[in-house]
Order: sequence, then structure tokens, then C-alpha cells
Amino acid sequence: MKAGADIAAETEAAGGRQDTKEVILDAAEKLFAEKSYSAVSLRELTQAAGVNLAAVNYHFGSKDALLIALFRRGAIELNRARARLLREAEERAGGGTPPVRDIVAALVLPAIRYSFTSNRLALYNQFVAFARGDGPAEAREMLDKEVGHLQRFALSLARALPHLPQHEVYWRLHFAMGVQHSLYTDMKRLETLSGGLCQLDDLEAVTARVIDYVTAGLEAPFTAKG
Amino acid sequence: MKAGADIAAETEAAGGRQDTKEVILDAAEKLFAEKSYSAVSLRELTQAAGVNLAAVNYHFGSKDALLIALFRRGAIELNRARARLLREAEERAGGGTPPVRDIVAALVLPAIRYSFTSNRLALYNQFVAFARGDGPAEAREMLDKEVGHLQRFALSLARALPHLPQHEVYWRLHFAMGVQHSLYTDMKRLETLSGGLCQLDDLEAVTARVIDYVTAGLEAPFTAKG
DNA sequence: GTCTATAATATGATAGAC
DNA sequence: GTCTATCATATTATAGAC
Repeated sequence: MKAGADIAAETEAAGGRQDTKEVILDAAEKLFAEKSYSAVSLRELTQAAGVNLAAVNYHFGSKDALLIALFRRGAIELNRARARLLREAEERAGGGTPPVRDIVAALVLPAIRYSFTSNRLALYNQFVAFARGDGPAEAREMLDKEVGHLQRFALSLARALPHLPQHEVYWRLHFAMGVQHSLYTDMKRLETLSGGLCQLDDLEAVTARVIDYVTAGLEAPFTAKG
Repeated sequence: MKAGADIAAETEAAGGRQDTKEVILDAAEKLFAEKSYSAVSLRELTQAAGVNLAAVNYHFGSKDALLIALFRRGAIELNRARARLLREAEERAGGGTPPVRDIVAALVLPAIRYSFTSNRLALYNQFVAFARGDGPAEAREMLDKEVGHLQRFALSLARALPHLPQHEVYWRLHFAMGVQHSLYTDMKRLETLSGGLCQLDDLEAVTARVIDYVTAGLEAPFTAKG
């Protein structure tokens, strides 16, 4: 019954310790989020993970392949959570179009929610922001080409904002991603700027703020451009 | 009369070719913007610049020091342009408070304007986004601690939005930076997502879009939070 | 200031014992 | 699947000739 390639996270469920592959993924995500991909050596990484230096190459084939596996794991998790919330919002709207605010919430909540609870998705967002810069070409292409999950949001937003031309919806969704990005990379500057007033402590408050801001941007009056 | 350490950019003005130091800075900015700091070797860099391998260490002392010099050059240029526009907006307001939209324009215009004209500030923004991740600790601290220019904008915005508590102004300004960030890092994803509909071709249109979005976010109705 | 040659080290990857 | 030892290579930095 115990096939070689079980998909489910049987390790965590099974009560005890994770298998090596996951230990490596977790350590890598943490380090790549702190220092970005190229700046972390396999030696530093395997030591932090408490595994042998050769383990990364054995389990993933190469450092690059590890990065891609990491992208994949995070993307699946994040996109699934977003899609579920979007679906629920659509169901609440009874087949109609959910309000912009609910669509935005579905987009924004998963990353923030899991982010600051010791769970992974925060690190995922942080490390993606950096690794987009210094990852291998293959990894960057992946990030730039897998946009299916965002398409769903674009469609939903277009229905909720029928007065906007389609390209305007895309632009504003793009900006919305940028706003989220600011949560994962530049927080220290904000802390400095605000003299410690603004921090990522109160999750509910931060979530509400982001949703307010993004919703307002999406609903901004439209003036024809270019 | 020709002291060793002239501050001004006498080279460009003098009519002809740049001196080695500037050639290196320009090449570094370009490469770091494409591939991020750690991913670019001194060999690749000096070759692209057409200078000797040892030139970086001779002129800057180390690769890290080059990065910091690059940060400094770009920051000075960008902040000066922003400050000038903000001052002009304040003068137009006749000593009173400029409208939010004008403050936003002062914040947003310089980077975009110079960005896509072959000039440098675009590259600067792009490479800062990446280098924040994988630069040396000293460089990151610099980025996180030098916030004086943003303070000026925070103050101006606070006057223009007197109903907002101060920390809310900081948050929204922070989000505004994130929106700008999206112009310099994730454009390929937007192009894919929009099927080529959205691109950085029409500068005026993009500028107007960003200003619309950011202004709407800043002026969003305030609901008390945490 | 520029160049070549090279030092000193760190890196990703792999072979082979267990 | 894990470990040690090591290869082949790339890295930053520097010494010293010109």
C-alpha cells in the first residue's frame, strides 16, 4: 500500500518527523527568502537543514532543480487557496458576480493569513520576489508564464468592473500584486520610516488595509488613456 | 584646477567618453538589473564594461563597495528629481497643501520618465528591487535606513489627508512604493497575462494609470483598524 | 591607471564506501 | 538513502610589471 511516490504529505500527518526532501525544501525556502537564491550556497543550506551536503543533488538533481521544486510547491499551495476563496465568493454571490472587495480578499488573504503564523506562504512570497531576480532562466520563465490562476481573477474582476476595458483590468490587477509584494520585501524600510509605528503584528488590521487600498485602486474612476 | 576628486560629472559634459568609473557603474547597473547582484561575476561585469578585470577593485575597492556606490548614485539622482517636483507642486499650491494627485505625481514621475528612455533610473529601480535581496548586509541596511526623502512625501501627504492617522499615511505610502515596484520587476508576467495587451510602450498612459491607482488608494475611505 | 598572472578560497557536482 | 572525499571550476581579490 505504501507506493514509492505518495503525493500527500503523509509525513507530517504520520505524526513525526519530515522526510529529507521536505526538510530541505523548508530550509531552502527560509534561506532563499532571507538572502535570495545565488547568495545561499549548498553548504550553508544543507547545514541549516541538518542534512548531508550531497542530499540536495541526490533528491533534486541540482541546486536549480531544487529552486524550481520550491516554486512549484509554493505556487500550488497558494493558488489552490486563492482559487478556493474565489470560488466561495462566487457561490456566496449565487452565481452572480461577487463584489470587487470579495474578489480582492480572495486574492490577498491566503498569502497574508499563512504568512505570519510560522507557516510557509509568507516565506514563499518573499523568496519568489528575490529569486525572480537571480534564479536560472528556467525558473524565471516559469514565473512569467504560469498565469492561469491570475486569469481567473482577471475574469472575475472584469465582470465586477464592466465599465473598465479589459487591459485596464489587467493593469490594475498587476498593481494589486505590487501592493502585496510590498508586504514581503520592504517592511524594514516602512518600520524605519514610521518610527516603528507600522509593523506586521496585527494581521487582521494589515489585511483590512491591503484590501481597502487595492479595492480603491481597482474601483478608481477610469479616464481613457493611450 | 583639475583636482583628483571632482564631484561633478565633468566627463559627460566634457563632450566625449566617460571615465572608467562611470563605465563600470553603468555596466553594473544594467547587469544587476537583469540578473541581480550575486548572479553577476566580476569577470562578466568587467568584460561587458570593456575594462580590465582588476578595474573594479582598483576604483571601488571591492564588488560590495561597487554595489553601494551604485545605490548611492541612483538614490541621489532619483531623490533629487522627486524632491524638485514635490517642491514645485508645493509652490504651485501657493504655500498651501498640494492635492494628493500632485504629490503622487512627484513621487511617481521621475522613475517612470527617465526609466524607459534609455536613461538610467529604470535600471536603478529594477536592480534595487533585486539587490535588496542578495546584496551584502551593509547595502541592505542603507536601503532600509535612508528614508529621508520618503519622509518628505509622508509629511506632505499627511497634510493633504488630514482625516488619516499618521500610521495610515505611512502604510499607504508604502503600498504606493509597491505599485511602482510592479513596473520594474513583473512586466513579463503582465504581458503574458494580458496576451500582449499591456506593455510599457506608452509612457504617458502608464504614468496616468499608476497615478490614478495610487491616488485612489491613498484617498480610500478610512475605516478604523487594529 | 591598466594589465597579466596568480593567490586564496568557495562553489556545484559526483564517485564510491557503507 | 547517507556519508566522506574529492574533482573541476569559478569566484573575489591582490601583487607586481608596465
